[in-house]
Amino acid sequence: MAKEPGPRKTSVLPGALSRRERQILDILYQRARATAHEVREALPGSPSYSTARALLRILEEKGHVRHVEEDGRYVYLPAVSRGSAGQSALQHLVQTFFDGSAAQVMAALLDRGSVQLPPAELERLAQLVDEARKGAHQSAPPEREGDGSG
Amino acid sequence: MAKEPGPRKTSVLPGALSRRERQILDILYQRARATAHEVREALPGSPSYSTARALLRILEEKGHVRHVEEDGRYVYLPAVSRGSAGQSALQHLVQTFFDGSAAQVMAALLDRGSVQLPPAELERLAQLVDEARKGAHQSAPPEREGDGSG
DNA sequence: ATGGCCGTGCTAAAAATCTAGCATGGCGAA
DNA sequence: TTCGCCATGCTAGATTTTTAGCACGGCCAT
Repeated sequence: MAKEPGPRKTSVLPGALSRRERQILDILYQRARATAHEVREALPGSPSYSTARALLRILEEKGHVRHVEEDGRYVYLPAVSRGSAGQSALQHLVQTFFDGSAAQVMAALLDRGSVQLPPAELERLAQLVDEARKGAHQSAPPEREGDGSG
Repeated sequence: MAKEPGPRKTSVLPGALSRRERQILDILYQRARATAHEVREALPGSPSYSTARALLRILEEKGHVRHVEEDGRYVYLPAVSRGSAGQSALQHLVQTFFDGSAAQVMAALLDRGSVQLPPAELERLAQLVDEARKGAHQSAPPEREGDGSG
């Protein structure tokens, strides 16, 4: 047998994605799932369909993306869950721009669009902080039950 | 005719940075300023000094970085202020991973390391949210006076 | 004044990324 | 069945990114 091409890249570095790869992953996280056509449309610069597909394939080889066959065509999804990836991205962002301070992030969040933040969000935020405060005193905070967001 | 090299790239797309460029910018934002030597050391993969310097130069050509001459050597700084860049990055992150919801980000923040968050941070967070709530009721929130971040 | 050292500026080549086209196979319509 | 359409798989080329080397000039020690 011929020697396997193997994974496209064995980068151990996190965040070692190329520009297009990052863009595609962003699209996938924003929409949760997307076909090659949708990715192509969402991609800046209007690359060809073949291009989008090739990128998707590479991303899949690298293990950042997976696909499910849905009604005959491929639907692509991020390999890492949105929550997990978001957590990582958030952590990186906090460290890079906000000195690792959650409070600074919060301030930026609030400052960004205070008028755009619906009161319900504000209420929820206050509740979240309050719970965290209580939890900080106890060693193990009780699990929340009323998580119905609507 | 000598074809002008011109600006390295006239990309209108935001976030159209290459991998190394992104890494360097992150380093610069984390440390606020850095020499080529420091950047080189902080860069993953241990590239050569020449490499780091070249990247820095390209970044400067593109307008993402500037330098000041300090005691004979160059010290590089981000062209865009940390606050502004952080705001942009945060916005992008919120849109990409958290449905544009500040509350979701907040939850992730608190969940990430509730035990790591010092009580002072929590207090400040609560205060921040409270102020935002008050401001949300009025049409125009009064400017904050007690912003002593000490 | 001169030599060594440190730093910058420039240029070219290697490597990786990005791009697009062509071939193949399944499915429904005629 | 046969044709057209659509989707995937693969491969090769252009472009960009990444890398490193070499030359030049200022500064300090000798």
